[in-house]
Amino acid sequence: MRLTRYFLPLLKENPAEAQIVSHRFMLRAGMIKQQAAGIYSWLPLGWRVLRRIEQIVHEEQQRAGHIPLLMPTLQPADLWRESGRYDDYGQEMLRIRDRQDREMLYGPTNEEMITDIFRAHVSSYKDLPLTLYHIQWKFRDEMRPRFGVMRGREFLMKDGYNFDIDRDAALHAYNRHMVSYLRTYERMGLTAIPMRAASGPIGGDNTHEFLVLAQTGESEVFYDDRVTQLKLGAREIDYDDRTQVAKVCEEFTTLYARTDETHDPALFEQVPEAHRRVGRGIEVGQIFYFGTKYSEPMGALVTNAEGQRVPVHMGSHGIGVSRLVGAIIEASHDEKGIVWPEGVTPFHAAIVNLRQGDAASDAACETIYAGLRARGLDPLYDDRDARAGEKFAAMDLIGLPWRITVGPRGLAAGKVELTSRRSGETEELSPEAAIDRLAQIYAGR
RNA sequence: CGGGGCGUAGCGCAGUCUGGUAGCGCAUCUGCUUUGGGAGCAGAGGGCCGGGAGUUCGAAUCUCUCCGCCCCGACCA
Repeated sequence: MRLTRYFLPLLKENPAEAQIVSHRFMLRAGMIKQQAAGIYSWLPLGWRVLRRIEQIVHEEQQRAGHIPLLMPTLQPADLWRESGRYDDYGQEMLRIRDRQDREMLYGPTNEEMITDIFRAHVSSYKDLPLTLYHIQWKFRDEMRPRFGVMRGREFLMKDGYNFDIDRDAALHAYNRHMVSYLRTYERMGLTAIPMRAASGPIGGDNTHEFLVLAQTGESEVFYDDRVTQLKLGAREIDYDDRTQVAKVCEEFTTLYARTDETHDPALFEQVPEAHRRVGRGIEVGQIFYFGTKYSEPMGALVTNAEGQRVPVHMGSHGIGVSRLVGAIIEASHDEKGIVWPEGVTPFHAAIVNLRQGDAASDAACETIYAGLRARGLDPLYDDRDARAGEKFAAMDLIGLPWRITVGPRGLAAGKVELTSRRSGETEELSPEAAIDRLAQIYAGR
């Protein structure tokens, strides 16, 4: 993309309403525009990041064997009366009437609807296990939205629902989700720690939240700092292998890690003092096993091998897709702006032409631009007729992980510069070598 | 929902107390000069001062009333 043909409305000054880093940078980098309290337009740059996160979530869900579909944002109230949650949910649920005066709601979650789909079409244990998920906009009418997309009212969320014949099978689904989530967050460059959590309005007795450590987090967290060293890495996971999946979960959930809701000071005391940490975290996902809480009242029954009709065992699992955009920024930025991890960056690299209009500089930039695209990369070429400082500041703000700087000075020696946004380190290379290096960096991503 | 604050140009703000017909910086546009970390000079455009109703000869400014937004708290992915 050429910057002169793009839409990237940068702000030099901090908008007054933004209090935390991610909100400030998202506004300044032209990623979002607020349209009402807790409701945002996603401008092109923000939209790109959102899409990349969404894509990673899709890939990892499908790798785990989960099946995508799409349910609507608006739901009939009657469905929620069946589970009893129409009254339980309270003012946080946005209620709407259509022109026929039918009661509707803008979905805050989809347990009822997915159960309705399930009961209409599945009646035998032979169709299990089944996990369906979607990525859809949700609405929760928070009393006080804040922190930009971190706590908006409208938000994009992946929510998935597993259906299993019994508790053991459903607990495997729970574990499978935990592992797939760990891999999802790692691909985004995040360390998200699974912590034993309280269940809230979803219900259920088994639940973990995934927390990204950040000072601006909404939850106080207590943990053994050795959990932050755990990595899934490149290991092969067979998501159907109950033993292997359970082992991975054990590995990640044995060390002490809890939010204030479930914190147990006596247990925490047993963590060696040198490893004991208290901090704050941003919740970026949660998984639940809740058994037959919805299937029983809503009549989601299957016939088991013994010929009996039994309520299906369920769990649900969510990843806050739009919230992750903010969380990643909270976890990865400096005073100049955002520092995108390679996995979610809106563009793979910036090309900064220091002397727009200079024949040699223009030609070198065009070569690099075409070369990167030929390698399947998506560069942002700053082809504005602007000064060096302005271009550097803009690219630092929007946080692309790599920058190729092209100017007459370097070109006299046949070199351009490749700079890491994260470390600031610069390497002088020929244009061809710079293209190769970036292709290597992104190989397999 | 309790407490506090704010709404004036695209963004950040002054002007409001003490009424006299709107200003600064950045951004934008034009020209010239500059050109490796947010340039300089000269000029230009852009506002029903959140909406409505009052008071007044006269309202951004005073009064009433809506609306919107932000912060702290309680709540929440």
